[in-house]
Amino acid sequence: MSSKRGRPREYDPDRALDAAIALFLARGYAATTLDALSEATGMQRPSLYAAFGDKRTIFASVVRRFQQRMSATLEEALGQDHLDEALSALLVKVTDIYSPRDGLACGCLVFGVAAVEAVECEVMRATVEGAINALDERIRSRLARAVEDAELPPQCDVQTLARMVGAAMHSISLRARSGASRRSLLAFARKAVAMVLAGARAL
Amino acid sequence: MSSKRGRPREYDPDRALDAAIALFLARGYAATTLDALSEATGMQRPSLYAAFGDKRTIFASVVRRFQQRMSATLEEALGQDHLDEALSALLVKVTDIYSPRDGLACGCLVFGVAAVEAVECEVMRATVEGAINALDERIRSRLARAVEDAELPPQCDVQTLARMVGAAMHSISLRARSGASRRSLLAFARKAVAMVLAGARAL
DNA sequence: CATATTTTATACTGAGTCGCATAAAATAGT
DNA sequence: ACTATTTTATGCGACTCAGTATAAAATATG
Repeated sequence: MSSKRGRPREYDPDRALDAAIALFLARGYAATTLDALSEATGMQRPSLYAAFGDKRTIFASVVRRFQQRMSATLEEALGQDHLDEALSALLVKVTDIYSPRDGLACGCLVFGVAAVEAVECEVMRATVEGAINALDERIRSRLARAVEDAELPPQCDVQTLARMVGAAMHSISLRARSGASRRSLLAFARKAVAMVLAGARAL
Repeated sequence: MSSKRGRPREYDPDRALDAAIALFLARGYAATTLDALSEATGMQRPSLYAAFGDKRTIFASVVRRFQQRMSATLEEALGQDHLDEALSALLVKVTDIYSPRDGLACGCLVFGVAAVEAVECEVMRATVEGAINALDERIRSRLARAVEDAELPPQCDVQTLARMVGAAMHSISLRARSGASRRSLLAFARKAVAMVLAGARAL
């Protein structure tokens, strides 16, 4: 029904993109060859091209899928009732995603890999900028709700607080790429939340 | 005296490395070709090879030079008498280095460029890990001095505080790569210092 | 001036890499 | 069974890149 006629495709587009995420995470954009993508996804190069376009477009699709996953995680975590639970859930879940999973593949695809291309590629620059700002803004709005809920004092600087939480996530991504263990990253994540909250309530 | 005999070299090794820093910052490691390095440094490829070795070794030398500059900046800033001056000087100077300079070239070469290679290259992984930990530790020792100077309460968690300052630097590097202006980065840098200090004194 | 030494300049090679062209395979409709 | 359609499989051509061989240029020494 979905497929009209012709030879049925042997690959699952979403699975292929997931494999591509892992590969780009491990090697970066420029060092990832179409041959490697072909092997990792199980798709032949012409199938890759037909499904996703050229290398740039493939990477754009891969980044989009990665961002969708991160957005879902973000919304789920920040939906918690209490602020400390929400921020803790956010950093813990994100740390879990950034940490080494069965082998390699660590850090954030946007903050760690796409950011390298951002200087010379305007599209990537806008993508990274958008991701950073959207994350900041989403956290800020959650902090603003906490102010309304009287969990934070009204005069606290939710903008900067949100950016510090974002900074903690940027840092966790970087530390994950440098080989930090999930244990140590989780420990830092929890302490970072506690410290930001302490700073917010101190004013 | 320094050069025995033979044709005198027409390039300055340090100037060449500086040009290479700018190029690697703009394009990343993998996308930087020896031709581009040759043009940027004014050295022919065989001269590059004779002076610094192959591409990997060139990059290692470039990273070393970048790190020396960052270390000098770090020591200079943290030498300030008062903690708030020291941390402010640190983040402001680092932000200045990370910000776009006449054209492109932004962010930290280690946190932004070398980190991409870290997952698959053990040498780079160790380099990035070492840079992150050395930075954290240097800030931590400065915070410990501040505790001795009674600028901070004795029970505060200097380890985590130091990592948050490091996180702010990681974030500034990333935001610089995504196109953030020097003005906005400096504003964030100052607020981040104020927030960390507020959190430290809150306990 | 002749020779040894060091650097610069040119050009080559061998190994990838990307994108696509072409052919084969597999399925739906008639 | 035959045709149309979609995907897979193989391979090619143009190009780029890294590293190096070879020749030319420039300087010190004797």
